[in-house]
Amino acid sequence: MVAVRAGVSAATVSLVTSGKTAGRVSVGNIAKVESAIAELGYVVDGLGSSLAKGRSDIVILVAPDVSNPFYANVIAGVRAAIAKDFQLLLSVTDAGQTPDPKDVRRLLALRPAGMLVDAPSAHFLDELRVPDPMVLLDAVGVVSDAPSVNFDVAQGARLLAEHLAGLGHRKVAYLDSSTGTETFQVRREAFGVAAAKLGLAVVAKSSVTIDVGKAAQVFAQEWEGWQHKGVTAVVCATDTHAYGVLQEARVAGVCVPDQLAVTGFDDLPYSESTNPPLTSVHLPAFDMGRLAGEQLLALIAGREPTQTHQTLESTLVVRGSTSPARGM
Amino acid sequence: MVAVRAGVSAATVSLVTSGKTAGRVSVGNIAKVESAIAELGYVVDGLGSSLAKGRSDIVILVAPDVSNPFYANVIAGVRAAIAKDFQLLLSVTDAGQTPDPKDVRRLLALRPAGMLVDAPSAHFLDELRVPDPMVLLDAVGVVSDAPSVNFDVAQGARLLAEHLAGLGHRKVAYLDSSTGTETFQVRREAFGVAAAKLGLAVVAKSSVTIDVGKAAQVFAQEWEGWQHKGVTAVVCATDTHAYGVLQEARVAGVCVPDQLAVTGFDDLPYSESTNPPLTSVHLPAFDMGRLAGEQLLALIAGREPTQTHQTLESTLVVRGSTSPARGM
DNA sequence: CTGAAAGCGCTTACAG
DNA sequence: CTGAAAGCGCTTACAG
Repeated sequence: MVAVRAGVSAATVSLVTSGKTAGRVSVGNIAKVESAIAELGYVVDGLGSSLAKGRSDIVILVAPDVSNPFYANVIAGVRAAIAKDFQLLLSVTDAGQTPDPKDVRRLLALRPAGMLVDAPSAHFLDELRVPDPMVLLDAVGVVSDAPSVNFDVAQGARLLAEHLAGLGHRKVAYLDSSTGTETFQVRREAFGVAAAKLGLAVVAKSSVTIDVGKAAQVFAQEWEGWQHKGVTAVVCATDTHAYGVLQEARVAGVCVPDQLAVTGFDDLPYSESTNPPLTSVHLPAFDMGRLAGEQLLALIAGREPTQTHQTLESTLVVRGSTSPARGM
Repeated sequence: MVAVRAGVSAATVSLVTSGKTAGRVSVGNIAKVESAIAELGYVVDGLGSSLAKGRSDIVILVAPDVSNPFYANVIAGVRAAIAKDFQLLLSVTDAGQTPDPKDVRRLLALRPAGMLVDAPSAHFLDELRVPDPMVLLDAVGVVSDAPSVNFDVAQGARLLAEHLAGLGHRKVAYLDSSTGTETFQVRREAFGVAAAKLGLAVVAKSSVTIDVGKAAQVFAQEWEGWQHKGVTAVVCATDTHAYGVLQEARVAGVCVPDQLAVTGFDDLPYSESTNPPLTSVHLPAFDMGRLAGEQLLALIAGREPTQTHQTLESTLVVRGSTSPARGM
């Protein structure tokens, strides 16, 4: 420990670097140690420190697809909460893959201070013996003792149904995501229930992976049939699906929103600048990240989390892709 | 060390877990240790191990914006190269920000086995006393002793100029990125030089940050002027810029590609499914990640890297957004 | 082939 | 307020 020479003692340095000087180190020594640190450009070795303390200052975030623009905001929120005290390690999987529990076990060997898991599968949580301080994000329908922060997507789905019904739509098609995640089931069912009450009928359903091109293909195939059924709006499970629909609608000469309304979920950054701009259910990704980060901080500090399960309201952002239906 | 009990010895276990049994441990003991490990579900503690060895098995990737879809492929490539031996830690910054050298120094305290830096600024590299095994990615125009893997963007720019000239275009506008990264300078200059030789004049230039909406605004403002100057093609520094142009062109009733050709750089995944699909210079992001990962592996192993500076060819992907210019 | 020992760089009770 | 000591979980020469 280099700072020893420059200063006076050995363990004292540790007290200083960890900020535990309160009534344990004299002001004179604090000053000496601090200037020595500055001169030598000393940085506490994370390895030795972590080993002694029994855990590192790393927080691991496991997410199904870090490259999805949606997660950028979640990550930013998490950082806002924890960056001061911890380092954020992203568990990177190949695009769209859920992480292998084996990989995560390797990560666990780093003795992370805590773990954040976004959109966990039940299988994933089973495999993993729940590591101690852990908070779940976007874990609708997952049973677990860990605290969680979720979106109230059902609320957004209801707002969407009201908006479309209010515009005079009577028959819609639902373009779902074919990935099995629970949240999509909730989106679909909540929309269906709310729509039924409002006299809005879901007369057609289709599903496809979260991919602009694939969604466009599905729309190209289905549109004629949907049209015959009197569909005046397409409700998409994600904005990405909606991009495909918007794109293909243009190719097919279908005018949005006059002839067809299109909506999404997620309110991705691109949705402001599609043509027309996309009406979408906004999910507060940044807040979700921040709250989950704060919960984790509380757990790490040994405090009980304020609320074990938090739900964030979703809102509807109305843009140009929806408008009064024909024949209203 | 739990496995001690179950097995026979203490240090022997270490030999087994690290695979250094060759002529040092009897087959019998290997078997005993292995079954003990299996029974106890033992995983080598990364902290203790790293401390003893002097470095961790973490590789840090520093990139300006992890959420950019372009990096998803770089990351995948890096993983493909190193995942077997190392864990990949992404240094996350707030979107678009270059990482703070102070943050990186904190990361360095983790004693990473190596470091990968994408699109480093000169300032960043100065601040940081170059950590030992380090490989640079996409570091055109940066002076450094560290090995690097780059794209030959100039090549792509030349192909682009040839393509446009071949289609009969004579006057183009160049929509540049206003972020200072060197690669954009190279793209612009290489295109300019090649274009000049082919009788293709860059009659207008504009620049804006990498943002669909902003690029759309710029196009909306400039288009009339460009049109007066006889512009029949817009060359964009990134696909993201081109998305904005495509979008706004549609709003303005400008027909792409008949009235106006549009091109990009990067060949992002979305570029296949824009309307029309975007002609773009393809940069092999996955390969860049993989090669950089392999170079780093070599450095870590103490081998000299095969080539200190590697350059990957870029290619031109021609799609629907370019076609013969009017009056050709 | 195998075990006892020292040491990686820190932190945290514990005496003084 | 301060220092000497033990220990975090591993690995790596070093004797046997």
